[in-house]
Amino acid sequence: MPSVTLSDVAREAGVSLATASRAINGSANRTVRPELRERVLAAAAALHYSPDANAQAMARGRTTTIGLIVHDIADPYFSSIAAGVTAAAEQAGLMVTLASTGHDPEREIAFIEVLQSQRARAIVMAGGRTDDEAVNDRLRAALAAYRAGGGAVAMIGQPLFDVDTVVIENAAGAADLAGALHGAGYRRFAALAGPAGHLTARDRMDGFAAGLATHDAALSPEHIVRSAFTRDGGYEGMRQLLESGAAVDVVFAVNDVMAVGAMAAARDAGVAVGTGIGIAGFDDIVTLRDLTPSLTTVRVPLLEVGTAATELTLAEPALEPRIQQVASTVVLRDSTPPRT
Amino acid sequence: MPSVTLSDVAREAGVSLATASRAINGSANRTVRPELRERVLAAAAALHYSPDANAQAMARGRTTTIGLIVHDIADPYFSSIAAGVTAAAEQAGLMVTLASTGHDPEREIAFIEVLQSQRARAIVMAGGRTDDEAVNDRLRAALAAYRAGGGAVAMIGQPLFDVDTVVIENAAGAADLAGALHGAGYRRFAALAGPAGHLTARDRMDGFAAGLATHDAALSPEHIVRSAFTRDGGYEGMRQLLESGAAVDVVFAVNDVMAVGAMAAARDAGVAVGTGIGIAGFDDIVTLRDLTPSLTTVRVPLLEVGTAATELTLAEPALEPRIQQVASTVVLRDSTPPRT
DNA sequence: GAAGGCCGTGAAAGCGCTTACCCTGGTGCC
DNA sequence: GGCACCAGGGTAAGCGCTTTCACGGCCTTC
Repeated sequence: MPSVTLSDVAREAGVSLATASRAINGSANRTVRPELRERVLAAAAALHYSPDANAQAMARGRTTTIGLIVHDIADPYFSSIAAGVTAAAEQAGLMVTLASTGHDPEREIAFIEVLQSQRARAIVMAGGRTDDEAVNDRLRAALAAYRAGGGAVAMIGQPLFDVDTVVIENAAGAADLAGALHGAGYRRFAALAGPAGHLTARDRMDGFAAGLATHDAALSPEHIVRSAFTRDGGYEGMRQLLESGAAVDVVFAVNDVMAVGAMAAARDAGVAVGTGIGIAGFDDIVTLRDLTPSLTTVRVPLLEVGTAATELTLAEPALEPRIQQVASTVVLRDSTPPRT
Repeated sequence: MPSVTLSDVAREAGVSLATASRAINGSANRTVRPELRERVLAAAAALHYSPDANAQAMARGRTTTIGLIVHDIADPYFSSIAAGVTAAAEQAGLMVTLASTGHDPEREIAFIEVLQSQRARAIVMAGGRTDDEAVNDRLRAALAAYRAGGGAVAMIGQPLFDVDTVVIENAAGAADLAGALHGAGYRRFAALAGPAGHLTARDRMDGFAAGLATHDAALSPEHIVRSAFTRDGGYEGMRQLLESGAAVDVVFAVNDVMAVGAMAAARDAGVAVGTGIGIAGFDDIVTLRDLTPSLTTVRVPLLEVGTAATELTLAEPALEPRIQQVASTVVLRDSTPPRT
């Protein structure tokens, strides 16, 4: 790997190292005579010079990297956010380093430390937090250490830590959904609430219940079933619900993939989705828009969430942590037809 | 950002820089007395020392980064591959730098150059190539330059360049699918063939046609419609096909998302998918497994594809480019019920 | 016509590490 | 008891850049 260095270029062009550097990168308060610059650029091209980003980072004292930490990059929720982040990063001339933690908080912390070593300019963290205060504290500490080193952080989800956060309006969206379903004539509600400690799931549940309350409707506790935040969790939860024989018009699943599982469970149980029982989700995952019946859900503009978070980290640091709300909108579709 | 450096740690521990380094990273042929090592580690912990990865990269002459270039990270095809790559990378103690090019070859090339600057250990490139030899040449040149600098490259898709490649058995899988459909009683075939220059689409089409040929069936040219490699492309192609009034039993879409669009178009035209017309896709995208009717497709183990590609780049470099086949398997589902 | 600026260039000092290379004191062996 | 050896520690030379600083020429400016 006889990598060609800037000194090679300088020698080739017959100038000093300093001049070569200035010619290639342009310098703040030093200019290079055009003729010389040409010579340097020609030499660089001739030698196929490729600047060493590590060396530059080291000399300049800052990198061009931002980190993105997600639970599972294969999950369409996170991959949409990732698309937003990569787009915004490219816009800003940065590279993004991706970490997929598989929902393991320990790995989240480990990745924060690696990104700190990398001296990444910023970290964007997506994915619901839990209410386990022990790990939250360690995460907080890791983030604090990172920020102490001059790094910016933006979270996506709940404003749980003292950092800039893009907040998805989980509660408001779920409340709107409850209202819309009530308006469509639904009266007997059930919910697939996701796992107990999951904050996003909790927010959506709380919002849904609150939305029902404003319409004098209610969600009785025996109609709330807890299961994993996944497709299979949705399937299992729905199975239990149907098995219990609960009298229910419509089921709210706290995310789309759970709703998909629920739809499958209903079908397997011989219950028609839509006409027989309504099902609604949350997120409006793009690849899921062609389900039959099409799924009522709450749209979250995930791409914009990703870009917004990235831009937050790149903005001037503020004294107070910034909270950026992202509105979610109800999308009524065939899985919850109007009920007469 | 008064970042604490190794010298700070050394001073704090009362040892030399070299010893501190050896204590923290362990050295090849030097051991540090346990007592001293403890002292260094304690000092490091006390000062919240975080090694500078850039400096390490520079001193060691190699980084711990691998690059991943995909067309669109929000596409489930690529995000599944990305999941495989991140998993394999973490296994190997590497970080992955993600680039999403939006199908733009120019940006692919630009990203290769950036990754070369970063001195990334390896690059994994996923996504169908085109047959535009002008850009292919430039891409080849960029890759050659990168490899000349000691970088490893693995491609996912067609063995188009002289690099290690994980080849997805597009043709064989499509041929198997054709056979399976024929076996299920289908006789009149049509295909949504994707765009003209798209190699993956072409391979799948060729395989499908070849598979049909072995069964003395054929795909007449007027039953081949070309449209974008996307959901909307599938919709549009199917619309055209139905509008043409072609007498067809089953439609093969060259990927799952096109098949989804085709299903939607059929529904919108009042044609029942499955009983009325069969539809089959390719890829077996996970989030699409709960469509109704469930989609017949060819499963590609995308996660393994990602890990395999990563491992190829990390293996000892070979003289000859390695080709690793990944088998695809037909999955018959309800969208193509047996035809009597 | 001399003093002061300014501009373009080069020499050299780092940036934070790793790793030859060198040195010292202790051990084992004849 | 002397020698070779070795383990463990320190010194210092880079890695490939950026940037400060010093320097010389040339243009202004009284």
